Amino acid sequence: MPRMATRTRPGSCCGIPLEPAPLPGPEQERLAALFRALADPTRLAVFRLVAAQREPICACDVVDRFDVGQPTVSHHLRVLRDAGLVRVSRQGVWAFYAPDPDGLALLGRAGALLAGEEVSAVA
Amino acid sequence: MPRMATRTRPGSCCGIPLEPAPLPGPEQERLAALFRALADPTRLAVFRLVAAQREPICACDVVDRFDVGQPTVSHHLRVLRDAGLVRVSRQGVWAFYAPDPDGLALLGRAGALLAGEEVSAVA
DNA sequence: ACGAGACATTGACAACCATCGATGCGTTGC
DNA sequence: GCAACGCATCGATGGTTGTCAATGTCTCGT
Repeated sequence: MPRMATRTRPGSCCGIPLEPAPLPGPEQERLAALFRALADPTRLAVFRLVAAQREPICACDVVDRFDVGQPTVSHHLRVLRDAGLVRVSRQGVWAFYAPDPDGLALLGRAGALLAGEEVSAVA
Repeated sequence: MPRMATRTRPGSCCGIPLEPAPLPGPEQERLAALFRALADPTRLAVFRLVAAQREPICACDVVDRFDVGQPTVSHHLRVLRDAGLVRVSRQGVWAFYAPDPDGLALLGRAGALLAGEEVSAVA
C-alpha cells in the first residue's frame, strides 16, 4: 500500500492544498496541444508570420522565409492547423493560411486560465 | 541556385507579406521554452496545481496528487523552474513551490504578443 | 494532352523527452 | 550516530518529433 508522509508536516495553520479549477473534459489536453504546437521555435516563427498578416498569406511565401525545406514548412502548417491556430483556404494551386480566431481567443484566455484560479479546499 | 516561383502569383494588389514584430534577441527561444514547459499534460496539471495555491505548496503534496512517480514530479517541477514559471524555497527537508510572477506575466503577455502584431512590409 | 509548378504525403533517421527504478544527498528525530 | 524520510539526480527505455529526400496529387498554361 502507498505510504503516507510520516514526518510531522511543516508548521502551517492551513496547509491543505487548494484544487485548481477543474478544466472541463478534454480541455486540459486541448490546452497542452495548443502549447505543444507553439513549443518549436521554427513553428512559433511560422505562426507569428501567419498571425502578422492582414490577409491570408500564401504558403510559398512562408517557405521562402525559412531555412527549412518545403515539406517541413508544410508539416508545421499542418500541426498549427490541427491545433486550431491557423486556417487554410485554397485558390487554385495556392494555399493561403490565416490565423484562426478561435485559436487566438483560446490562446488569449490561456494566460488568465493558468494565472490564478483556485476553487475549493480538498482533504 | 534556388528557383523562384515562376507561376504568375495569385491576383492581389498588395500581396507583399508583412513581417511579424521582431522578437528582441533570444526572446523567441524563451517563448518557445515557455510553451514547451506547458506542452505536456501532466506538467500542465502540475503547474495549474502550483499556480492555484495562495501559499507555496509542498512538493510532497504535489506528488500525492498525481499517478506518476516522485522522480517524475521532481523532473516536471525542475522543467517548470527552468522555464521561469515556478520558484522554489526550502524549509528543512521540504521544498515549497510557488508560481513565479515573472513567468505568469510573460505568459499573460504571450497571447497579446502572438495575436496581432505586424510591423513593416518587406520585399 | 502534356509538362511544369505548388503543395501534401510517405519513409527514414536522429534527437529529444516522459517515465521509471535505483541511488545519492541533506535533514530530522531518537 | 543512526535510521528514516523528503527530494534530487542518474541511467535506461520506449515513444514522440523535427527534418530531409523522394514521391504523389492536383492545377494551370500552352
